[in-house]
Amino acid sequence: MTESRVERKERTRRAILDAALDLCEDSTLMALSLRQVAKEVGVVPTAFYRHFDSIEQLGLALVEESFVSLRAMMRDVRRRNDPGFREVIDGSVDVLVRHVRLQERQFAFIARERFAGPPAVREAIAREIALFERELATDLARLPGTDTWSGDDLRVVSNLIVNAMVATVENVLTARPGSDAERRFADTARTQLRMLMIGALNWDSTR
Amino acid sequence: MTESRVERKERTRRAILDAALDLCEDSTLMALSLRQVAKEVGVVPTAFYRHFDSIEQLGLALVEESFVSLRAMMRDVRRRNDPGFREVIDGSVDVLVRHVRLQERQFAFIARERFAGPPAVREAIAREIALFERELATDLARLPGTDTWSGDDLRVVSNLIVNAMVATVENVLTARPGSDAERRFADTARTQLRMLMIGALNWDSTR
DNA sequence: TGTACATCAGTGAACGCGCGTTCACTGATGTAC
DNA sequence: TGTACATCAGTGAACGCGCGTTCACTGATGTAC
Repeated sequence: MTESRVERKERTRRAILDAALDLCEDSTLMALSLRQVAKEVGVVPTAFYRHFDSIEQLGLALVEESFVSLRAMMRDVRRRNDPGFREVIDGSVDVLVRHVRLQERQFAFIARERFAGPPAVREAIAREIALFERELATDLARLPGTDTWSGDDLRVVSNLIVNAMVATVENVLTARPGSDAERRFADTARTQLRMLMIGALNWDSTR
Repeated sequence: MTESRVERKERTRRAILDAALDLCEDSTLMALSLRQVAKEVGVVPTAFYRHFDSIEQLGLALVEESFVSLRAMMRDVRRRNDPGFREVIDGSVDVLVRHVRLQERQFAFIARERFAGPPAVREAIAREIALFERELATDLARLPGTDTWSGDDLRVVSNLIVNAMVATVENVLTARPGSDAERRFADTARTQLRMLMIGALNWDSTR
């Protein structure tokens, strides 16, 4: 059975996205050339334009794709949503580390482009992380003991948690899969999230 | 009075470092060309080699320079070292925000190159941040109420605080100087550090 | 089912441009006597 | 103080190379009849 024209096009598009992820692995989108990507895919440079207007547009596609997987992760965490904080934290760190390993190249891409990418890409990433924080705030509000927090407290705590998670992702990316270093980073993250929740639950919003 | 040869050379070197900071402001070291830098400085491209072997070496010089200013900041914080946590936190956030504003280009450079720079530059930055964390751990150990913490607790808390500070720097860099947004980021940082210390001081290392 | 035409992913030549690096050089500053 | 020589920051031409983008094209797939 032969592929349809639409299927072929989609396959080339995927190959371009994959090649871009590989090629800017230890560089950045802004130092990536359309010709390198085309060469890696095994296609003539001009064929690139059949799929993306520019490297920047390709970057935006990669950002969206990466965060789709992050949102899937969030759904996983919610499904395992046992009552206690300890279980939620352990589950979250577990799923986070596993997901980073599954989508290593995408997470590394996001870490790199978050501050060094083209402006449009940086803004897209900032928007996705802000969305992630709001979703976390919604979930936190449902947990026991958080009902005395102000909207601001909720925002501040979510921000702190997401920062700790981002730092954990960055750390895990520097460790070899299944290494002691990876386990230590996960342990650190669990401890930090617990400390952080203890602090937040003992926090008096009115000073 | 005329400049000596040594003074002239130093002046050109400074001009090269400044030009590099300006030129990769919304790009990155890896997309910066030696020719752009030379042009900005007003010097022929080959003159670059009288000062640096490569753009990467220039990057390492910028990293060192940026962290010299960070260490100066740490000394400032220690000098204002009033007893209570609240004073230390308020003072730290205050000094941090002020210093980011004074050395805006350097901090933005570090944020960008931390994950997107050439490997040697990334490693240099990671080393400096790790040093920063160890210095913080030493200072924390001197504060009241931290004497029951294990060495690991100290490390974990320092890491969490430094992460929050890094995130604050990144936020402040996106705000206009003296803007409401800047003040809100500073407020958030203060609240987060207080929550975090409440959590850490109520932490039982033995579970 | 067969034919004639349309679509469009991928081709390949060509362009002008900025790149890093080499090399032999210049001429002001510095130094030894 | 004056002279002769050494140093070395910066010059300028030249090189081969990869870049993004343009353009007219090809030929397999898809569609209308």
